[in-house]
Amino acid sequence: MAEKNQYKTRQHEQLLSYLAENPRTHFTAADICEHFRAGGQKIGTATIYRQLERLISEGQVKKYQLGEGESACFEYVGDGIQDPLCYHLKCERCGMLFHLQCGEITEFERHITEEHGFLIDPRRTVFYGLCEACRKEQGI
Amino acid sequence: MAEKNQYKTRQHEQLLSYLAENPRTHFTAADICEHFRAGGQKIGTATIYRQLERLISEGQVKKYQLGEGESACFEYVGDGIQDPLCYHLKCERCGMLFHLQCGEITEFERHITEEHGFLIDPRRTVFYGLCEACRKEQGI
DNA sequence: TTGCGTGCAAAGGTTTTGCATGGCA
DNA sequence: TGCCATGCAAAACCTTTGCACGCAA
Repeated sequence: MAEKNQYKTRQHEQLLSYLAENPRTHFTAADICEHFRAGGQKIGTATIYRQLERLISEGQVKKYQLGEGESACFEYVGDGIQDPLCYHLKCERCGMLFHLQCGEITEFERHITEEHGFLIDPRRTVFYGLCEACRKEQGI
Repeated sequence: MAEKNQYKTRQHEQLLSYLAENPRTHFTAADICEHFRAGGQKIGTATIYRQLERLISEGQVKKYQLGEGESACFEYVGDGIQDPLCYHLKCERCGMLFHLQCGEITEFERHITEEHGFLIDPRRTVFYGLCEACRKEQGI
């Protein structure tokens, strides 16, 4: 969104490339740090956070606060033109995260907006519950 | 849920009473600490957290992680028999929290369960977005 | 040269944990 | 007496910030 006087740096390029090569994938800041540290191209933690902040404000990356006590997750979404925003389902038992691409939810959003006056933001909304596999294991 | 060998202590009684007297109210751990500190009946921070953990596992209290960077909120829900479980709507702009009592959502839950295999847990699911007042102020 | 970006280390805030003591049953 | 609960302080954790230096333009 905002394009100021911003420099191209090794760190910026590498971070963006790494995220862009892994769309629909969630990374924590620690994940990213570790990736570059292991690859011998270390990027400082503060820089990771500052670059992520920049990419978020540009709209290229989304930030999700998924679980209590868990660190935030970052996901590359590019220009956001190709993919509609999707919701997340998080299994409370196994911790797995699912992407929900569903037409039905549009109807539900409209209902909430029109009847309850509330405009839902998919980027921060996470449905918690039990995934199919865990339900079967628990016989629910 | 789990009833082990647990003692009745001043701290346990006072914390439970305080929460039960304020149903449908969200407290942070710091709120609770401050309440008792100000009342001259101090309860240590660690004890607050440990008692909350106990009440949560008993099902008397729910924990919500509402905002990124914000501390967790705790809410008394009693035995959960009198009130149907409700969802929460949290406004990202003004921070206000709303309770959503809505029949439509039942339909949506069923869809998610049947078509996507995921069983939603209302107690931990929070919808983020913009409330009616904030939408009007922003002209959205 | 200008000023944004980087990295380190330190600070910030919330929650957890170790350990000795205290209190219920 | 036996065991759980408490409280303090320290640790753990994630994220932000201050500051001097580095580097893009």
